[in-house]
Amino acid sequence: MKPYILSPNSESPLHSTSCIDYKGALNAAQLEVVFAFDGPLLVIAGAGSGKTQTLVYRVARLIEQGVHPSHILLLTFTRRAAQEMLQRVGLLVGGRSEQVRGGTFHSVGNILLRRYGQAIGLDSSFTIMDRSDAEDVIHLLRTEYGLHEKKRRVPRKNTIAEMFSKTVNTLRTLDDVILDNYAHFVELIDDLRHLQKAYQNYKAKHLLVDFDDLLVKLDELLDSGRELQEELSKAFRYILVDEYQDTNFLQARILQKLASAHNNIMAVGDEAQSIYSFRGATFRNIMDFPNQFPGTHVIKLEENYRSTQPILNLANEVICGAEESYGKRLFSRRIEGAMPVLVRAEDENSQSRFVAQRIFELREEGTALNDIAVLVRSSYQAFDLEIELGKRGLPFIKRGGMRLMETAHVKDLLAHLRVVENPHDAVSWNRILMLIEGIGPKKSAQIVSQVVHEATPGRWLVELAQRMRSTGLAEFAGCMERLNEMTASAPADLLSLASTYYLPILKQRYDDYPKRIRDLDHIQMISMRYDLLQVFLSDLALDPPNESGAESEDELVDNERLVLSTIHSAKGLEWSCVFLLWLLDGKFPSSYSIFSNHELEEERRLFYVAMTRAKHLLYLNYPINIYDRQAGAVLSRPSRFLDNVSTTLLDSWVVVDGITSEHGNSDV
DNA sequence: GAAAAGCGAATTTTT
DNA sequence: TTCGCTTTTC
Repeated sequence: MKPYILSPNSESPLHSTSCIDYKGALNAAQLEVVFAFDGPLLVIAGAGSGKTQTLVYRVARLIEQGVHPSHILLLTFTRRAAQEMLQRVGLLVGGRSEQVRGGTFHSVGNILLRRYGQAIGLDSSFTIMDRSDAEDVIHLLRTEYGLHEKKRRVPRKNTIAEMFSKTVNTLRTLDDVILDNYAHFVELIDDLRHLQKAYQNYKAKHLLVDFDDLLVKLDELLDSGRELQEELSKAFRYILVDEYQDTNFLQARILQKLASAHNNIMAVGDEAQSIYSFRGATFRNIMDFPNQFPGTHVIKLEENYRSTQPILNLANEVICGAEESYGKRLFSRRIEGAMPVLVRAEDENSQSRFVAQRIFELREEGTALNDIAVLVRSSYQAFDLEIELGKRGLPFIKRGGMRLMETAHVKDLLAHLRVVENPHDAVSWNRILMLIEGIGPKKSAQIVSQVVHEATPGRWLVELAQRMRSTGLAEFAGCMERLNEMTASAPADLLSLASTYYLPILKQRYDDYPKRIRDLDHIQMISMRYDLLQVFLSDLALDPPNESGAESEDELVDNERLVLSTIHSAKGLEWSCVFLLWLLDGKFPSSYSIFSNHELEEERRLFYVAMTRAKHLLYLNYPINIYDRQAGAVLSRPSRFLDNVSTTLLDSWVVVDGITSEHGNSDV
């Protein structure tokens, strides 16, 4: 086996023979990262500073140096990011890149737990629950526990799920979380503690694992024995973590354990772009990294290759109001460029018309639609624009917001496969049974409690249906029996069988069924890529397709489309021209956040992320005279983040609506 | 007693 | 457009 270690004594890498042109592709700071020696390394990478490029070359360099690709672990925020990076590594070092381990913390958790889970008593056939499954379980348990009868004011199921998730991701007790973040529910603390226990028991009993469990149990696994921790740590001799500012305490702890045998850990991130604290992420991780990993070498990447200087000036100005940072200031060699523009519109629709019109003009001028994006704080803020774009025939794709995997019809269909894979999966049984005419919560609970223990659920259900004289149940039982007979078949075949059964129910339940059927067809398409049901289901949970069937990539692959996205989903991406909507104080920052300093800080960072997506043109739009129920007032002021920004950094336009709905702009 | 239908309210961001 | 609660129906 070849040596792994890049020793300080080895020949200077820049002079060694190499097929890769590092010097032509990277600047000095980036080269320093790529050729850094072993040990902890923290890269503070400003927006657009070529962070991905640097990571790609670092991985390529490690491989070229003789590190076996399978000993490299690349942790990213989404699985897609990992795939894209490894593809680029492939261009440099060829097929070897395929052996690099890559993915999210959750997907790594999934894989390791399937393989080594027995060590902590976890059966490898567990089913991964997404957030809405978790909420279903909580709803079930809450009703069973009778919380509603005991108390007047009861938190909603998604609030409860949020509390539970926060305890896990911030490594705090439920009591602390409630006291700090949900003080108004303090009187329910005993009930909630009880509910949390019940939730954990329920999951254990039915072989269910939620997103948080993938991390918790991975952490547990790493603690289960010294040999195992060492084995796993040695399996990943080089660990690279992207988007480190959006990891949480639990993930940091996992990393320490994974790196324990070698300390070869490299984290890349930007504290100014930390925008996932609602998920338990904290930029404290990136600030404290040098303390957690003594001897850390810190390298900053400050040169921006994306945006023009006028855009960076505005972004720098906004972010320097932040409280704590590594104090970097982005600069670009593209000094020239259009000023960012603050655009005021009379109302929401006027804002939409301006944006649609401007996009139209940009296209006429030769900008590709692919190179334009409209970003919003929350996905519903784009609804009006979607209609406007539709009217004008401008094709777009929407990212973020309503997720395909969480739509009722997709969950319904997949539930049928989930019980085939894991007959203990009580949430899915419940979901399926409730679809049947004449079966409600009570009957369903009764059936579920028995069916999970049956060796041949299909057979058992057939008999039950006869006893109950339920034709609906009989039909389902027949379907189930056939599914049970063909468990070894391809996921696509199982899915078509389940669809045949489910489609009549879908048509009966939803008036808009044609649209929903297209979604199901899309899932069917995806299923054809898989041989194993378990892998198919896990992948759908961990890496959900975010496009509905109507807009699936395969059909429109060569069509140019504009991107409509939430800022969160735009992370890491870039466009020539970016429109930001609803830059109205009370919407951005949202009026929910203005009472808490750290939430306000997060909104500021979010704004920063949004602005730094733009390469050449940046439009900041806001409508006026908007009534906001939350604030109980009419909003008309631009975002407070622009309050102290010098007028020399920003042009101002006012949209004037004519009767013909043409826009006119004039300087203010 | 349980299921289905009906009505009013609220609505961030996502692995 | 879904969620939670109430009323009506079986």
